[in-house]
Amino acid sequence: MLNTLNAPQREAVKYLDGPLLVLAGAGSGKTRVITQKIVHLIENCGYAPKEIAAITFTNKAAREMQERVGDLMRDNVALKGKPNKGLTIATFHSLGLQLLRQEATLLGYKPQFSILDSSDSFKILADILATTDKQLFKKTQWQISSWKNAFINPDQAKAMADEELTVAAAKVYKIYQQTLKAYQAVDFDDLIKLPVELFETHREALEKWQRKLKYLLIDEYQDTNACQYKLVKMLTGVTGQFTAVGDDDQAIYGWRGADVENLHQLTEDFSRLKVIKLEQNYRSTVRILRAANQVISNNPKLFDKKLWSDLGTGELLQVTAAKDEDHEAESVVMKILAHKFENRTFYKDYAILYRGNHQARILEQQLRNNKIPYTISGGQSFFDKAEIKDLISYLRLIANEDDDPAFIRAATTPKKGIGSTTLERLGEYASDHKISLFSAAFEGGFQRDIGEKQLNDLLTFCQYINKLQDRAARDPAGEVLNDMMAAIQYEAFLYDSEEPRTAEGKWKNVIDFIGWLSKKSEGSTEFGNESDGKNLLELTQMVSLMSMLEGREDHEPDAVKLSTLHAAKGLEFGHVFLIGVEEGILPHQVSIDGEQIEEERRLMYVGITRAQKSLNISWCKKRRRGGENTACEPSRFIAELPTADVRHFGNPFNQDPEASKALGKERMAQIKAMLGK
DNA sequence: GGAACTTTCAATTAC
DNA sequence: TGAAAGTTCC
Repeated sequence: MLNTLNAPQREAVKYLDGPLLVLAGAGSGKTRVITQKIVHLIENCGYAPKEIAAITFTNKAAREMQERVGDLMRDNVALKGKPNKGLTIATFHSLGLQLLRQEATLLGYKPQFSILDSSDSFKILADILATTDKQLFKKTQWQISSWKNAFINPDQAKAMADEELTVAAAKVYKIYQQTLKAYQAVDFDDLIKLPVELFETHREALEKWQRKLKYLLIDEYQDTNACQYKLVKMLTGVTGQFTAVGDDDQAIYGWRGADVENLHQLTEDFSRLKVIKLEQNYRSTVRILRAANQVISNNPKLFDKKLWSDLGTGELLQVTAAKDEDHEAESVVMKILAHKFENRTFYKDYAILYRGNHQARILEQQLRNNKIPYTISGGQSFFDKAEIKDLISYLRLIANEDDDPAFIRAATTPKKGIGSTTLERLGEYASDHKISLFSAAFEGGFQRDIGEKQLNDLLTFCQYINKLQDRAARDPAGEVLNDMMAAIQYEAFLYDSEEPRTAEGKWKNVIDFIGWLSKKSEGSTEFGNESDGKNLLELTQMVSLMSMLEGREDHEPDAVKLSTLHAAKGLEFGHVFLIGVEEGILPHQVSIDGEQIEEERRLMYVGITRAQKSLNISWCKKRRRGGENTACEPSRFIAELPTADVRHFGNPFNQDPEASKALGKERMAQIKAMLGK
């Protein structure tokens, strides 16, 4: 098995004498190192699968790793038939969840606590702040999140706050935490922060987990924030048995608290730290790699490393100046069609990458017009859909009836005679007596205050939830959920409030979701499936952490990939189109103003290094902005590309706009004619 | 006057 | 996609 690795990769897999940092450049096979190391630990080093945890940042990465470990173990004669049951391959957030679920009582939570998404916490903040200033909520939410990521509690925040806005935010932070506790709920950041808090205050819990997890592997280490680093440090304890894999040049999450310095910090905190560099790239052509290296060389270096490739020189990079964004989208789509036609490739060999989600819209249109299949990643697609959130609110309420945000949503969707007045009274009583909405409904003090019909409807709802709770503990998830959807007449509700076509689509989502949930709850006999046979309550918590439901499909469809640069990290494509490479977009204006060009440059680097065979970069000469057309400048990163490896199209310097326009038209006509044949 | 609807316009990045 | 502005109807 180890023979399929190159020398440094093999060294990284075999090294077990202490803490190890693997500096893995883009496309250098870091996932291979992690997966092979897991198998090596089990096969040759006497580790039991349940003593090993691999931590990633996205569900997608976790899933992929799981599959690859499963494949490796299946192929391995010595391990044949030995299931990797108990092996933890999870995101930071789901590991935190797992931990918290088991130790919740130590922190004063019940194990069925709820997980709030950012819109729930947004609403809570709106209540606390009692203004309508949206900007203020957003700022406060961001501030609280950064405090949590830096492991700063409300009192410390208060002590540190020096300006008016932060002082106010610190106060809100405290109330916010109390509210969450009352709801028996945690937010995303708490999933990391609370375990650290737990370990600081409960030594025995820490020791228990240190004994349980004997070897840790951490992926994308450059993306860890202070809190996550603390968690890793605590779990690995004094033995320092871990492998961290990262690349400082691909650190693109500084804005959510990630700190590249954590890479450097490792060398300080673990004096015995061994560092191995993976510098051979197995993905891109020499030209693409040279461009990537050249661009990133404009950033100060944390660790010196130079990627190289022996995959051949490859084609010139293309830089295209488009007239405007419509023209850009059209030209990208035409190029894909022509290229696919000429090279007999698949749609899935192409990716279009951009800085902001909104940039996808115009491309979607263009792709649809040309009947090209596409998939979009990035954004929070499936679980943010209203119909799914409706369903989840019921699930959350079944698991935890004190979850007030879920209560409000479930009680009012679909409408069941519980109106705003009833909820207001209920809310008043609940906050006066410091109990949840659900419990308040059963209190005599509240009941006396409200009309007979209103009370009746409210109690019918609450009792129905109680009934569901009973059934959830006994019956198969799919059955319970299907009965529930029938009982609340959700399908009819959709058709009442939507166009038939949208309603149909939404109902299908609901059916898909229930089907997926019940499959998960039954569990499968598949190798190393993290979600084997979970009950409905456990599933509910797990679901809150997922961002996408894709990947349940075994085969990726043959479709062009649209993705933000952030969401594209870790992926690779034969042919990449990088669009909107303009000053103000990449680098983004906010980053220019905040003088955070380096992270934007790394984003550019990530984009370039996604490409295997060809790379097309485009920018628009003008762009609609604020109703008016504004002139745009090509990104400074374009100037940083090695001139010998780049060919320019579209007369970027506007010397003769008419001529370039004619040329563009001619080329477009050629492509269209060719496709017509 | 205001609720309910349609249209327009702008847009960081995400677990 | 989602919020703000504009439009219609009671």
